[in-house]
Amino acid sequence: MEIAPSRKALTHERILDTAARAIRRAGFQGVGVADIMKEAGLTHGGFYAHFASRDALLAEALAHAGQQSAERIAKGNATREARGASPFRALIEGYLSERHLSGTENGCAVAALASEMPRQSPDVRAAAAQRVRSLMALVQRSLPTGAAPGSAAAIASQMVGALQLARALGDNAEGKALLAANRKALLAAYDVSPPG
Amino acid sequence: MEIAPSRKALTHERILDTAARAIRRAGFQGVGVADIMKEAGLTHGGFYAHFASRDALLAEALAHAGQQSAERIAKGNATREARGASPFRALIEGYLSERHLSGTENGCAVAALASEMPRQSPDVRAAAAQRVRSLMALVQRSLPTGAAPGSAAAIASQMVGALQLARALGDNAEGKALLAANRKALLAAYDVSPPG
DNA sequence: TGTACATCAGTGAACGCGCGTTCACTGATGTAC
DNA sequence: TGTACATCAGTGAACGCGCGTTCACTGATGTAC
Repeated sequence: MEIAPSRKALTHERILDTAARAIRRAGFQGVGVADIMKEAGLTHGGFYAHFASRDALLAEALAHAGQQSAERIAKGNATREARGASPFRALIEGYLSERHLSGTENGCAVAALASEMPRQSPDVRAAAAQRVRSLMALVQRSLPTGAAPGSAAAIASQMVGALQLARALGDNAEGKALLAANRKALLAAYDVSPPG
Repeated sequence: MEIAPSRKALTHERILDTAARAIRRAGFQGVGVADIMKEAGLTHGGFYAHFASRDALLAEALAHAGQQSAERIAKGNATREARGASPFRALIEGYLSERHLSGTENGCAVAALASEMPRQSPDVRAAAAQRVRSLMALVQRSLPTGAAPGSAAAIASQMVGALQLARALGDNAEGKALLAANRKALLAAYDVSPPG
């Protein structure tokens, strides 16, 4: 019931922040305990005072990455909506932006990690499923009430797939063209507002 | 210019076949040289008589996986088209089938590996970009002539994303429902044939 | 306020293990005459 | 057809390295009186 977070809690948060970025940058299998601790300014020995295992860190870090990303998305949407974009257009233009294409480390955890998710431990898989549900809920909230059921699932799938295929093609004209094609198709199919 | 493949060429093919399945099952980072060789019935020492490095194997195996998968898709499509489905419906019903959901090891290499692709060596990345282009071309061929430019990119993105999100949710009712929602949305938006 | 002690966060060396890669060797296959 | 030799595919031990995890310790912080 303490108000001020303890020194340990602050360190814990710092490790999580670091790990949440690292898993998106390097993948679940690409991050090591020692790497994370070093990047957080610590030595690796102290790790097990904070987490039961590497797997426990991955699960917590994935949830943390989802929060970081959701905050960013909300902030970007607010800006675009203030400029007159519909909630759906704001979401699509932010998610399928060139900034998101090149900003894997700070972007959507699902897009950064989707194909690795089924291969993780049960704890991490559970956190991953939550991330997917949370993304679909985010999409659902941007749709007009009365949208066809299942639309959010279809739209979320396309958003994630688009970002991944674009990144696989590369952060170049080819990848950007694929993103643009997806923006266009999604807005034509689901948006109600006039182009901003 | 020999007609019959040499003993070495046969072994090479067997290693590739094994590796092409292993990378889809376990991911690029999840397969080791020794694992692959053992699964192919060999000892690990002989590996470097066949491949310059682990990375060289990954690149070749990815291309190989694409071929395996393309053959499967073509076969499935032929069956469904013989039953009266349009080329597009045949593609969607095969790709977004429950069989594909649970058959990662023999399925589309892009869906199995997309989020790991940007983190690979240049050789593997080049092979990955080819796989993405090849998938988009496959979709393009299933569309009626005169489809909007960019449709194939948007559809391929949704197909890949749908399979990945469904797998992240799990091979259960939730994952299957997500697949079904995507089938429905794609067929409603792009298919011209009556429901089979 | 000051001293003595307990608690606690973080350090750094060490562990066992599995990895990618190398290499001397073996035994089978193919070639020359 | 048979023998002698060269070639070649695959074997298995060994290497250096980095990983996840453990643990005895240190130095700072907090508490008791």
